[in-house]
Amino acid sequence: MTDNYSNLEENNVDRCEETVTHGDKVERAKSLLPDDDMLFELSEFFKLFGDSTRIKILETLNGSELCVCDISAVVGVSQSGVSHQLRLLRQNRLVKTTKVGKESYYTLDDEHIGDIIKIGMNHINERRAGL
Amino acid sequence: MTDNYSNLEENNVDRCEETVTHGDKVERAKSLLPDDDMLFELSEFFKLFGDSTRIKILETLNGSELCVCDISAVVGVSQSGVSHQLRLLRQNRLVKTTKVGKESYYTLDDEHIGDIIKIGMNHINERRAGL
DNA sequence: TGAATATATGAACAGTTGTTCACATGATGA
DNA sequence: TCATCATGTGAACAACTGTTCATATATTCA
Repeated sequence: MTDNYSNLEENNVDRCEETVTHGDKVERAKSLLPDDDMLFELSEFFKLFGDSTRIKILETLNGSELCVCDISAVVGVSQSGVSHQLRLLRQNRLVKTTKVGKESYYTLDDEHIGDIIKIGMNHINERRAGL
Repeated sequence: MTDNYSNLEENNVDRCEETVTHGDKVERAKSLLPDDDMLFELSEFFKLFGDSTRIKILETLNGSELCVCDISAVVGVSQSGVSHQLRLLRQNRLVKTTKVGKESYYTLDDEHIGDIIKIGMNHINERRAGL
């Protein structure tokens, strides 16, 4: 990522391209920003909540321990589809699994997940109320 | 969405398809699940956090008020690209804008956003520590 | 052992999404 | 008014993603 804006020098003209309108604010904002790795991982993390099948699975497991077949029944998605999504959630440590016989029981693997979904619901309820 | 599982009757066989392994657990989990509209809106909401450009924008605006050009400089994405993403965020009430002359100044429009991102960072830091 | 069952997974495909390019709009100031 | 500038947006395209289908793996039980 090349930085076209670092060479500000003293000519802080009021132009947007090549130089910057508010160089000091930009520099300050940049310095406050988490590093690129963190930002990337954050977006990957939230991506997991950004699909209605997965969020159904997460909400379903928030309070219940269920096998794949039951999850499939609850969220109304094929066993295969659920299994693919569970793999994603597993790989990202959002859920964990315990094998009992033929069945795999899934639970949440993170105490933050319920919190995050709750805040999201608050946002949506407030937005609904504000209309 | 047709429900293949509601017709449980008394034949609660231990089979996954057509009937359900643990019908009572499934019914309970279903009843605890928020309605489909809420789940859909939740996933749409979190989708906004699931892109590294947008999360950079949100984190940038978390504490600063900046014009489009400056945001573009901070996050390292073209003005047009930023503008498209800002529209999405605006339409979903995550940011709001104030016009001053030619410039549009953006700020966060929701006190939950910082909280959500903070929890996400906690998750990632803990996951990093746990490796 | 062999049939039945639960889960996992690779490949393929359709639908979605982020970026870029070109241009429109609207404001400023000479 | 005209040139310049900041921002907004439609169209197009490449890359990504979620689902389905077919099949593999692994466990149970007769």
